[in-house]
Amino acid sequence: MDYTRDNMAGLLRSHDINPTHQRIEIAHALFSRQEHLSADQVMAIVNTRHSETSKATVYNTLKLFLEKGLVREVIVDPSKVFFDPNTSPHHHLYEVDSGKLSDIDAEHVEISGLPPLPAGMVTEGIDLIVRVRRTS
Amino acid sequence: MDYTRDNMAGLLRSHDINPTHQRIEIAHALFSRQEHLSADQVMAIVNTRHSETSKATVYNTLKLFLEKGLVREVIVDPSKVFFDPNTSPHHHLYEVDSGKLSDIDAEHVEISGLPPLPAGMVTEGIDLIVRVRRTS
DNA sequence: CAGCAATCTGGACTTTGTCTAATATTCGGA
DNA sequence: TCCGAATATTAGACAAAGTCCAGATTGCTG
Repeated sequence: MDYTRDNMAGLLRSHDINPTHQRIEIAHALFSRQEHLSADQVMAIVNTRHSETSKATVYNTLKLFLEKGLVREVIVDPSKVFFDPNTSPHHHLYEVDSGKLSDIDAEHVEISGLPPLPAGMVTEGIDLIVRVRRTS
Repeated sequence: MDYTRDNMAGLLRSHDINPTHQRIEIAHALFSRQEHLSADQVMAIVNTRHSETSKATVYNTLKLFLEKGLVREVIVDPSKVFFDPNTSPHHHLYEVDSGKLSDIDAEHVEISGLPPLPAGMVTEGIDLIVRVRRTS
């Protein structure tokens, strides 16, 4: 699988998203890098040559991708949200100093002993974040 | 143990924090409630009668408490940070709709199979957040 | 009481994100 | 292809959380 803009259009359609020019660019930014990006970073990437996509559209689009399950939101930094093109179950490793965020495959990780949920509640997701720091 | 202002002064001293009037009030707000509070909420509580403590002081103080290990930071909501007076190991249950945050005792929870850390890294903490939603 | 360090303060500022009303684009049907 | 309706995009004003700074206060200590 490679992340051409054409393939992005297909990906968007398959998620019931109208593939406009801006949405394709934003999807391309996220998926071709396979990295966690903040809204700011997405905007910077998409507008490298000459400003093409507005701030409002970047935020709208990321929110749309989120609703449609195309990306996942990662909340680790109090000052900004990251968007993760990897939606398969996995956890995160966060380097506190540098702000670097990487994936931990969920395959071998097991979480046991969680108490039952309060009645009338469903789990929307379990976020496991390992915060690390460089030994100094 | 009860959370009189006098006891707060002792708590602060034992954590190497100079117990000023404002710091005692802020500690009292957090510890007498034993709840997760945002900076905003702390400010509202402390300034109920007549404004007594400035925004800058609330933020400075919470940051200081954090450094001295008196409280813990909980990052679950992209728009604000919560401060948790419970520093014993535990996890969190977050109700997405209402924003309600509660503790999950860590005693019976076990997390296994985490990969080894990258060289030169130490764990600063492991945050486990169960995001739940009301069935509708 | 004077001097000094630590603390507190208002308010300006920054950053992330939201909102709105006008404009532009896209899509499906004839 | 052309048209109208629905959908997207935009600039820029706005909001909220948090930071920063320089001056004022506090409270020691000699």
